[in-house]
Amino acid sequence: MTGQRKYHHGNLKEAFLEAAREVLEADGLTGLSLRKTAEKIGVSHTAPKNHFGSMSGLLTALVTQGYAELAAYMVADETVGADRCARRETALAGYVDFATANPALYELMFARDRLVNDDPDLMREVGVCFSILADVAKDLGWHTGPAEVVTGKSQIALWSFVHGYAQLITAGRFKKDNMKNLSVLDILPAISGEIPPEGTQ
Amino acid sequence: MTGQRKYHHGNLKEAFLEAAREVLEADGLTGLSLRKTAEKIGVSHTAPKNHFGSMSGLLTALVTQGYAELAAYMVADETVGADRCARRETALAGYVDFATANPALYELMFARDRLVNDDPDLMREVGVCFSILADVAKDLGWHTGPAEVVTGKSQIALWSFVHGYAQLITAGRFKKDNMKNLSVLDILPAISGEIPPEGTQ
DNA sequence: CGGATATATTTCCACTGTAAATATTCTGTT
DNA sequence: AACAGAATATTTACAGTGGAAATATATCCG
Repeated sequence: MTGQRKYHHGNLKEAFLEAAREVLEADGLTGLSLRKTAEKIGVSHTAPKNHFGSMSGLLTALVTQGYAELAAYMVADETVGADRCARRETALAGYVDFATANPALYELMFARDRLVNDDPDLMREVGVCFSILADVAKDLGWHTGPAEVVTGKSQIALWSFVHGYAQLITAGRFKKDNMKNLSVLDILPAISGEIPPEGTQ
Repeated sequence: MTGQRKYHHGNLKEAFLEAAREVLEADGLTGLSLRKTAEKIGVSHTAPKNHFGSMSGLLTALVTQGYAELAAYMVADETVGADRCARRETALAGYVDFATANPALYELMFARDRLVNDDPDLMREVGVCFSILADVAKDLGWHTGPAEVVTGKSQIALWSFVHGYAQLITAGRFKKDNMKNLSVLDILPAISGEIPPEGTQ
């Protein structure tokens, strides 16, 4: 029986991350604490220090996990072999879906002063997400000038747009009556100047 | 001499807001505390309770002030009588200027779970900012469908874009070498599909 | 002048993250 | 099998936090 409480937890790091994630989405970033999380899995409140160093380390680990999941949302399994249109829609809609499904975590992912910003794992996962968006920007054909410069421009523009949309949605800054049935894919043509490929409903 | 310490501060509310703002930008949101701010102006740490109620109230007051300043950045004095082109550029560039000049405050302005989101003053100032952006969206001519619906779409799209850009800049999510001399006005044509009116340099 | 109100202080409490010393278990070598 | 060292977890202590309640002081208005 593994139910017996052992001095060594076994996989405290993963268990702590999972518990912290639950507290985060349940009680918000304000309600997240080492002590509450530790008690949730029956462990002393200083136990996580071995695995995360400090609170910043725990938050950084949570956020790193978040970026990895965000990438997974943008590259859904069904769309690996699909055409560029479907891949693009999956990426953008997936981005917003992740943010709305994990509002507190998503907010934390951009709370710079609470994270270890030069953490290698974090930087890697951020890079993965940016690469995916770069591919989408390329598919959108946003280029009106010299190639290499404008590539950077359109990548930045696309990330700005989809991040801003996701954050303003989760922050509740859009009035509800403005938002009925308006997804990020409905907004896109208004800003990209193109008509969506087929009846996006 | 007003230098004499009096039991009643006189205008503690304004003084506290000013001091809190300084602590916020100096030490970040993490470093902001009632006690530190109170000590900065020689007042007990429970004094602000009369004026702000709680920490959330103080942060809400700071953020409300922030939205008012953001609006001022977007509507600079020199551009009241200017043409639509200049007004548009002032609004967008001003938005980003404000965010980069007050990164910690700007981040706090979208930290939903630390604010009193139904505060009337806050809601009013948010509305003012949204109205200004709505005017800019109208001037940009972003409309590809039925009028009233698309007006909402382009407003949302524009705010999403400029907010996302501002936040990603302040959060340090863009690599430095991607950003040399690229302002929001340089990015805009890549996403709006139009060419800037004159040499924006 | 004097009571009512607004404003600020003092004191206390529960809670937080972190550091240091200690205890327990695991791992690898002999 | 036994022991040393590393890894992991606990206990204890501490400075800091926001908030509540009782108290003190000043201002305002009759």
